[in-house]
Amino acid sequence: MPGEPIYITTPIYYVNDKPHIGHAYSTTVCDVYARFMRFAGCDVFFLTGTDEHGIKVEKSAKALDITPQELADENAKTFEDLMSQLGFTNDDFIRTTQPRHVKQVQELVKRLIDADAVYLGEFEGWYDEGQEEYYTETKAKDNNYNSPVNKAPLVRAKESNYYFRLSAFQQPLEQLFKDQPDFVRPQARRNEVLGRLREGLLDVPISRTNFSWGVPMPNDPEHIIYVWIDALMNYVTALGLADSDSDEFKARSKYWPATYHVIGKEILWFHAVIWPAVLIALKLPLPKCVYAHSFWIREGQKMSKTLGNFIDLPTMQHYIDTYSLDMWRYYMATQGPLGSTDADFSSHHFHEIYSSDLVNTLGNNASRVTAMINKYFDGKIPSENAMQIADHDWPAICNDVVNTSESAMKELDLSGSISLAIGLVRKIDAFINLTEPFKLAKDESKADELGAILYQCVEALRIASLLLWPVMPTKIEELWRALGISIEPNTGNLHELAAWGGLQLGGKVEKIALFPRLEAPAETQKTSSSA
RNA sequence: GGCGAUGUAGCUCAGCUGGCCAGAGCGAGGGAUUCAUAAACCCUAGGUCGGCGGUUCGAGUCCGCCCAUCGCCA
Repeated sequence: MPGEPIYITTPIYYVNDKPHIGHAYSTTVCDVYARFMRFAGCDVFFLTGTDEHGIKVEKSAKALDITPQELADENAKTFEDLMSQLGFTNDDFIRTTQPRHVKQVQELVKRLIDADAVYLGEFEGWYDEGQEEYYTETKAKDNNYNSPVNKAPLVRAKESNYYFRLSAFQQPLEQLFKDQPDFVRPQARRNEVLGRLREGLLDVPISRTNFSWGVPMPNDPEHIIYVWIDALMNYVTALGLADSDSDEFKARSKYWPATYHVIGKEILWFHAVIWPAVLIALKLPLPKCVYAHSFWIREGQKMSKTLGNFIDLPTMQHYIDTYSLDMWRYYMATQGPLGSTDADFSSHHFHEIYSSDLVNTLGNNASRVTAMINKYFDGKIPSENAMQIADHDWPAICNDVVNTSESAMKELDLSGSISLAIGLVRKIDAFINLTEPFKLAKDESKADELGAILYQCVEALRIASLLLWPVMPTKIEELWRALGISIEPNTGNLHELAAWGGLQLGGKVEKIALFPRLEAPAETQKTSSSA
């Protein structure tokens, strides 16, 4: 029986860019959350996809002498490959060139026109063709009338555009931020939006006439809908919200409004202000939270085209091949920039986290527990003998960890949730050090106590593993096999499984080494971004 | 130039409304031990809590100024 509907989205990725760690990160955050919530019995819909329109794609295609659609097809493929390479469990992959999307964008824009939220206006200003945006006179002047991004000269352009009446939504937006203090997270990002909101809102153009690769305005096909409006709408078109006859609407409309829109901080304004205003105009419910994460930097430096130091697909693959996909995910989830400051990706730090958390803690604990059961009980799970050892109320301890870890995950505090689970493993280690089962094993009269201790260790380890599955599914499933249990997380039975006593007397346990110890990386590791 | 922030042990950071608040984790050094993947465990950081000046009986913890870093905006 499916539970509470949950809808989490990544940004849709622009096909003019090459996939890199930023795309992988946003998607990993969503994937860990989605897996956890499904396991916890929620009815999760997890969406990602590609943004394929706009003048940049049109130009790139022209330079390659192919059609924009061909370019989009080719590059969308690389993003879809990324999704499968990293084992993501997205429920759909939306592409803005798909008919289902185009059709609904036109319908939604039509509704905006009908609601008088969109009008035809005229604009003249300094236009940056690379960025597809106009600059104010002062900003243009500050940059000597060149693009601050690619230094190309700005163009004096005049066009009649359709405008979205953003200025009319000042009050409703202020109300939104008051009523839903968690609408934008983290807090620092919310403050930025509030600051800009105080400066007042101007209407924004939503159409262009200087290119053709996009969705035409329904009432005026000479005008192409601005790529950002087109892109934002993916979150509802994937659910069929603007096509109530569609199968998608029937199956998916229950997921709206979104639980989380996970985005990067560079697109905060569109998601925190323009998007809710559009939704208000459309009389659609508003998302619960726009979560804007920060960026990865690399070895202390920003990643940039000029430095050519992006963590690209080959570099990511190098780490995955060396340390396992699960470690990659663990690093993303526990060390990533979910907060308001950027996070550093360094090969040294990556190795340290691998060694301290996975090899020395999780791997070693699984190893020592399974080894002792093999050595002292012939690999058969011993009886707990209804004994409580050293004042350790394991059922209560585990229950508390499960609850707090799940709460943290609901708040999208991935590292908090995961470190609680790892903390439980550390508690098992401490318990072993305290009770010294390896000494009791030398005294046959202590067999009952020894059995109780080892049962509690392996059972607590099993419960910790449930919480770690969303971030490290492959390794945890390997652990489950070694513990002789079979678990199907897609059945959403986390809470049943997390109850104390799941491991049965006499079950067969194999000794396991989950994470091999690895050599530290060379001093100045330069991975293969030049490849 | 305007508005947020941030600046605490090598690294990452906890420290709410001022008085055992000078801390945690990781790393590093040393020790003891073996159930375990040279792992877990124990001990070790004397750090001007960015700088200067104030308020106070008493300030990372409040106020002012300065310096540095960063974000958003213009």
